Amino acid sequence: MTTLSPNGAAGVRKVRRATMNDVARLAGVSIKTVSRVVNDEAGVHPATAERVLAAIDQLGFRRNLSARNLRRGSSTGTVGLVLEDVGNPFYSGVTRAVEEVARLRGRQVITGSSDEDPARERELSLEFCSRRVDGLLVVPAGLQHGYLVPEMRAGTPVVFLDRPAGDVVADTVLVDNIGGTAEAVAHLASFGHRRIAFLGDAPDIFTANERLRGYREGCVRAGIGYHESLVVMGPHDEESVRKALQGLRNAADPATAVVTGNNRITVHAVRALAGSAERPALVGFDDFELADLLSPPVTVIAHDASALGKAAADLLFARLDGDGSPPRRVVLPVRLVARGSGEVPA
Amino acid sequence: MTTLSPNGAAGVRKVRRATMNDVARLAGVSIKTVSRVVNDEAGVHPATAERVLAAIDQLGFRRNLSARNLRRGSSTGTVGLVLEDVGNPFYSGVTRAVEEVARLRGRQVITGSSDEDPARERELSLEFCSRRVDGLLVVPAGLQHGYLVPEMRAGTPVVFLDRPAGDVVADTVLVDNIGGTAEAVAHLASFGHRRIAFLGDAPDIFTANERLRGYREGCVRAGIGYHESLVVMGPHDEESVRKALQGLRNAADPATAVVTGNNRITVHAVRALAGSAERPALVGFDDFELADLLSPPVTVIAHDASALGKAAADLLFARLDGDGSPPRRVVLPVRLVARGSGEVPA
DNA sequence: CCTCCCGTTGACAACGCTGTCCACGAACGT
DNA sequence: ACGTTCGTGGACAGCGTTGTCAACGGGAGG
Repeated sequence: MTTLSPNGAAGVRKVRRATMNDVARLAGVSIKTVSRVVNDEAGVHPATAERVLAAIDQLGFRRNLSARNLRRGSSTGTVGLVLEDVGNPFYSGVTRAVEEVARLRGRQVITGSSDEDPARERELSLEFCSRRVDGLLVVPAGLQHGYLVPEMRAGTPVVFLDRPAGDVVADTVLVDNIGGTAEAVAHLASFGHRRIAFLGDAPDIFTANERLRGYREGCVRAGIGYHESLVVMGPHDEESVRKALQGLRNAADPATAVVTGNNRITVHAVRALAGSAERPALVGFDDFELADLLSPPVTVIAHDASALGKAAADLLFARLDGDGSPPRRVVLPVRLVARGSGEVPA
Repeated sequence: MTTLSPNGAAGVRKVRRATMNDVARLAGVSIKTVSRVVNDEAGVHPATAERVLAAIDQLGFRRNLSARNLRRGSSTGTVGLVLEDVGNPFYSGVTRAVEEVARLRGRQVITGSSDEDPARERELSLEFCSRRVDGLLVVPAGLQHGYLVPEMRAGTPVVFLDRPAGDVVADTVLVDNIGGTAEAVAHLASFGHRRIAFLGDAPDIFTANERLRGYREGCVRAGIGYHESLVVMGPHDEESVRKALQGLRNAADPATAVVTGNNRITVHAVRALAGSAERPALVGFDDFELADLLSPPVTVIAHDASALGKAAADLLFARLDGDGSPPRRVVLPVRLVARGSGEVPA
């Protein structure tokens, strides 16, 4: 059991970190030989290597990657991931998948949450570039990404995920927002619903807007028409979702079904509707844990956070491996998982 | 709309990143002056600064933080966070909280998931140290942390969270595992339950073991005694949890109530019990989203992932600010949130 | 008119590491 | 005996940045 002063200062004095020089001196060899040992280079006598390793151990030496990367000029072994909020299960799934791919490629992941703030997204991205990440994965919060052009030109590949970049043509991985929402509407319409509402996030968010388009297309295709009055965009906390639902249900010609635009809104809606009789049918975009165990179980448009993260990371690493083909746009499929809440009597 | 070859190579040739030298040459000043401008140092003529900024913009210069950190020898502006799995909502909550504190202190967070593998935990931690993170937050996967002693001695503060370190005395932030589980048992006993089972994670995981101890204490204190046959440790996937529950319910003297040891197990248990008649009462350790909307709503021992992350990060930054007091062990309180599943008829 | 000082700028070294190139001694072939 | 090769080790430069210190020019003060 080892005890030492908690901020690392052993006893009184702050110990300077050992460098290769210190190791070399202790082992009685040159610094280059230490470097050879540390990097498993050939051409070091076993006995010498032994002495060096002992010195390394004794001094607690650990090579400084900043210096190494600077000198070698190559990879820093990191990729940056800018997303909206790691706390959101959807994005934490993405993070995990990216981490996994990065691990296989021997890279570390640096993450940052933009909180849907374009300035913060920019700040994080550029900070990561200053750290010379090998590549950047960005869930755009804003619509302008020209600031990334110098970085991309300088050789930092960038892949946008979940949403496209505003004013840059670059690799992008999306999910089929339009198709998914349209399918949700079709599903509800097939059970006879004709007053189907849409409850989406702020319309300046790409996915929210796309899903609204999908909703609209779905309505038109189902022959039930598109009614402005059945759309509410923007609510994102429990209270506002509750109010929006109230409005939709108390209207003269009330909605009999609701499509919600993302996992947060769906959960808030489920909570708002809990316990009330005569609940409208519900289909939510994004799957979420326990959706199958609620009563009624919630029908959703499911798509895989892991798949999104993996696809984006794979694309990024392909670029790092030298893939110079034109920018790609990957659209991942979604699938409707019918669980019951989308069929409630019309 | 800007288009360029996706891996950054504009056109044909790979462009070298601009350095301060390039900027200096273009602006017709010395490199030191560029450094002054970039660092907002006083004593640069406005007109000169203007020229420099224009050059920076034209070249898309972004200073190399590796070089900066190397030269300054001080902070790299990063903290490392090693946890079990960012994909687990509990840990993603922790991550978010740490990120938040770090943001306020102008630091970036590097994360890595150990997957409960001690070797991976060690690998990640040391990798982070090589990157010269300013501090390290670790959710221990293993029991041996001597490998961190040189790092701590070299001045890298380390804070363990959720679980204590094995063989190092260091700052630690825990939740009240024992008290919480004991309270769960007391709660169940107060409704008349006398055959209360415990379903926990692998016993070599600290929290699992602590919670088992709490369960035992709770049983003894409630006067219902501790029965080995009512304890199952280890199941962590849906199938094994289902089997364990079956065993407990089909026994000669079946369990009428179950305490589950963490959020994953609780969710698996809820799923396993869904739809079956004569469900045992249930109290789960860890709160989870939608627990209140299940039927019956699930009673839990709640503790805040954010609070845990924040407390640990606060402690770490205090150390970074020079706090040299003896290692602290913080135990965060838990609270029983009664929702109904803990009262089902005995 | 000369000195002094201040505002502005630059030359230079060094952070810790690795790539290049060379030196040394031993073992080999002729 | 000699040159040659191989195995081993070291000297040195330089990655991009910043801290130190000094130089330069012009205005104020004597």
